[in-house]
Amino acid sequence: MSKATALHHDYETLLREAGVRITKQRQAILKIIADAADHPDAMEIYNRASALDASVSLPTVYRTMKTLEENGAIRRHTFEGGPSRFEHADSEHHDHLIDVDTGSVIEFTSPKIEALQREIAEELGYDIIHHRLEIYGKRRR
Amino acid sequence: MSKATALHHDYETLLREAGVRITKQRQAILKIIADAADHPDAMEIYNRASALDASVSLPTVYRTMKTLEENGAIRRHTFEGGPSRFEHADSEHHDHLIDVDTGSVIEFTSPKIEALQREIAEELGYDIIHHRLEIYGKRRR
DNA sequence: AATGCAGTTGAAAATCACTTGCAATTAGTT
DNA sequence: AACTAATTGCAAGTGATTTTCAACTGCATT
Repeated sequence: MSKATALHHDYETLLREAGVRITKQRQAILKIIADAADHPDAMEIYNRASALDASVSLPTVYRTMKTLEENGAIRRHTFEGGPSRFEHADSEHHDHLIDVDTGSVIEFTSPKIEALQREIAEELGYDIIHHRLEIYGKRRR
Repeated sequence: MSKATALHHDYETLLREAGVRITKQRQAILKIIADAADHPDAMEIYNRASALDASVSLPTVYRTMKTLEENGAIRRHTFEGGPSRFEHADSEHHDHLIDVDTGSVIEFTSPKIEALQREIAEELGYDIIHHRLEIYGKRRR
């Protein structure tokens, strides 16, 4: 009994339960998202999904990303300069280290930093809605 | 002998020394930037500078921002959704708390968070080029 | 002060990342 | 199978920013 990944990413069921119709275009996009181990942008998702179903269009990718985001299934990130990039939302919160040379993204978490942020917001009289911490770095050699 | 602000923001001299010509359009833009206590975007800078010199155009605002950024005089921030916003680069590094209701920006620093970030990058084998930490919050009432 | 010319300008067009309008199509109920 | 509202692709529209290009202008040099 294999268990390739810890999570199933059953976006189809999730969307269906939210009253969203599962079209063949969305099936292709959903599969790409579910299988993605990286943080692809819309164009990249469009390219990958087109290979599964040539009828997928870029507007549909954007519309599907929006729907998934509204249903809490994915998270959107806008790193410096570039277009929005997406990732599953089911993992616990984490921040990102972006390799400025390759654009690849490494995830990390720091409970200490999280706690310090809450302290800071507290002192300034604010409730945190969300935050983003991005470290842009170069691999040491 | 008055000393209104701690820093002079003498962008004109800085640019001149970098071999950049000081046109009347740039003088107007530079004055707006030097006097700005907030984080205006290009359109806002254009509006303010137009009052000083009607011949300033939006492309020139963008070109001047780019030149200032390349010379390390200003910093560009792209907060969620909105356009780039600019601020002087001479102050010490700080992070931002953005009021999601008003769009206003509060600056803060946390040496502890900075230190933790260095530790994290270190562990991952990276040298930090720069980073950004933004907290999006609502004022507590 | 006049000259020369590379740097700079504004206007218009181009680009980039999305978003929207709309007529045709289709998923999913009845 | 019939129905109908959700969804689609295409084309056009946005908003932010950049580029093209011919005209103009700092400013170093006569």
